[in-house]
Formats: sequence, C-alpha cells, structure tokens
Amino acid sequence: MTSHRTYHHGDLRHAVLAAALDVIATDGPSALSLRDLARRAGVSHAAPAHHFKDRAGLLTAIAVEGHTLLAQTMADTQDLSDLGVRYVRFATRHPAHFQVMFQPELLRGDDPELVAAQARTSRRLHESVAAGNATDPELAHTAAWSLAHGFATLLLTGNLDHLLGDRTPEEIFRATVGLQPGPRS
Amino acid sequence: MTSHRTYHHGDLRHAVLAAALDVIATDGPSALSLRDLARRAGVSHAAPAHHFKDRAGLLTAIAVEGHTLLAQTMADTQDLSDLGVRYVRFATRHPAHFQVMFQPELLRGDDPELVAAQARTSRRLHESVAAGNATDPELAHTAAWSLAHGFATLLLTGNLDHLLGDRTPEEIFRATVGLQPGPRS
DNA sequence: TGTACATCAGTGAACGCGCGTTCACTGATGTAC
DNA sequence: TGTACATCAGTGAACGCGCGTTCACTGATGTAC
Repeated sequence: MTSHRTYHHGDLRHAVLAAALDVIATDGPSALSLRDLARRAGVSHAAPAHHFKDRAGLLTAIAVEGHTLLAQTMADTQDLSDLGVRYVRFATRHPAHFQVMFQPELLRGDDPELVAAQARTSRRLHESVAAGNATDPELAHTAAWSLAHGFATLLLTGNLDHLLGDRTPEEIFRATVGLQPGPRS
Repeated sequence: MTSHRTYHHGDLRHAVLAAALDVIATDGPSALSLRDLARRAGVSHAAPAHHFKDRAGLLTAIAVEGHTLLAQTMADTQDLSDLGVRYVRFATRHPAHFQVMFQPELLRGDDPELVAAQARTSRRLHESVAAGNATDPELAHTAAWSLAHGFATLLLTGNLDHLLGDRTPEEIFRATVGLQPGPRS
C-alpha cells in the first residue's frame, strides 16, 4: 500500500524471486512466465529481464539460492540420519527451491555460480558420509541420498498424505529411518 | 513412407501417445503441446483433441498406462528388495511414464481409470511389504518406496551419472540396497 | 554546496509466434434392410 | 449383392490470447570536480 509510486522498484530482483517461488510452489515450474511475474511485482513486463535474462536465468538463480539454503540447513552435523532429517526439512520449508534445483533441463548447467553452489552441497553430503566410516562410502552416500530424496519427493507430490496425521514430515522420516538403519560399519 | 495417404490415420491415439512419450523423455512434460504432437503424427492440429480432450487428458492417459506397466513389472515377486529393483527397472525403461505419473498437478486426479490404476499399483506394493512381516508395515512400505523412488528420480535427473560406469542402474541399486538392509523383523 | 554527466532501472508501444479452441466441412467406415 | 443412412475420424480456416523480445525512451541515482 505504498501509494507514492517510485519509478525505481527498490528491490525488484527479490520481488520477482519471491513471486516465482510462489508460483512454482502452487503450480509448478511450467506455470512460470516472466510477464506474469512482472505483473505480480507491479512492474512493467520487460523489467524482470533486466535482472534475469530469461526463464532459465531466473530458475538458475533459484537453484543457486536453493543450494545455499540446503548447505546451510545441513551444516553442523556429522550424523548421517540427522542429515536426512535436515534434507527433508529443507524440502518442506523450501518446496519451490527443491523442485527446481534437481531438474537440470530447467537450468543453465554451465552457470559458474550454479556449479559452485552444487559443489558446496555435494561436498557437505560427502563429508558426513565419510565420517560414517562405511565400507563403501560411495554407495552409502547414494543410499542415504536416495532415501531422503525419495521421501521428500513423494511428500511434496502428495503421495504420502495418508501418513500425515498429527505428525510432522520430519517425525515420520525419523521413524522411517529408524526402521532402516544406516550402513553396516 | 506410406505414400498412399489415407484420410483416417488408423491408430492416431497410439501415434500421439508415442510422440508425447518421446517429447517428455527429451524435454519434460512442460514441453508438450497438442499442436506439436499433431505435427509429429502427421495429422491436422485439431485431431488429437478428438482422442484426448486436452493436455491433462493426454497426461492422464499416460499415467494410467504407466501404472499398468509398473504393476506388471512388479508382479510375481514377494521379495522387498527385488521389488525395488523392478521399480528402478520400470523407471529406466519408461522414463516418460515415470515422470508423469507422480506429478498430480499435471493429471485429472478424479479420472476413474486413473484412480483404479493407482489403486492397483498401490495394492501391489502393499502386498509385498505385508509379506515381509515387519513390525510396522506402513513405515517399512514408506522406507522401501522412498529408497527406490529417490534412486530412480536422482538417476533420471542425471544426478547419479558419476556412478554409471559399466554397471547398469539396476546393479547399482542392488548394491546400494545391499548396504541398506530391509527392516528388522 | 552546486552543477554536469554517466550509469542504472524501469517504461510502454510494437512485433511476430505458437498455442488452444471453435466450427462447418468431408472422407471413410459400419450397419440395416 | 446393393443401397441408404448414421456414425466416426480427421480437415482447415479462423479467432483471440499470452508469451518473449526489441527498442527508443525517461526518470532516478551516484560520482567527479
């Protein structure tokens, strides 16, 4: 309700990102259009291109942000199943980011910021697995990642709705992991 | 190269479905357009609507087919980790189906054929878990499904490419499951 | 403190494009008698 | 075996729409002197 319209938006980049996350969380990435985001941000239709060249640029920016958030969420723990819980937490808190960052065909795979952000997440995951001292760290890594990723994906696509009573997704995941112990050492 | 153009295509429904699967496997479901599929099938642009009212109708048909194929692939086994291997096999053999069938916002959720097909798959999964005699079948079911689904998803999005040497995805999954034994009985 | 200039962020009109949808039609096929 | 009619599958012209992109522009901000 800022009635004194300024010519400059002030923080259009963030406004467009926020609108995009909103659209993605509701209708998926395919529903995105730069014109629509401009409309939502109350700005002329050509303005967003100023900040993110095009759709792929915008989605890549979201993926970069997502990797940063994920790496943060997963910091400060060496426990493998706790890492999984945090992975699921990230997915529920940032569903739009999660949905975008693992769909390479939506992104500019060669973007240097993206490459760096992906590397940071990946390193974080590998560190914790290495600390677990498994016989085959690579497979342990894949198993842990698959389990958390599958749970998060099924959850976000509504395929686990029947489990959601009064428990949070994280609690359910914790219980699930309890049944499915980490790799034999 | 059938030069004698007939007015009636003969099997336009299948031709459109095949073209759609091709597009989805290459560029994802968002790249689908009925006009493009008509073009690929060599038919006028309004023809596909005759068979599948619209995009959602087409994708729902694909999801139904996918569930039927998945249920077939998973038939004839009671072993839980074998079930997972078959799940992964299905995903690699029918990547387009797999991509579509778990994205509810693309589908007509109330389509009776779809509901029935989903129920068949779900029943198949639950039967095998029940045979496993776990303390909490519901969680064992979720764990097994998450693991297989996560692996398949990461694989199809190219996030496990670094593991693919001369081994097939199924072999890698088998090794992964070996490290991650089923629920304690 | 004031002025001149460069840079940056956003505007708005215009364009061409591919899309879904509608609609009157036509050719092919199946069925009744 | 032949004819008449209904039904079905596909055609092609037309429409309106939202999109991305381009481009000359204008208002706001920052900096040098």
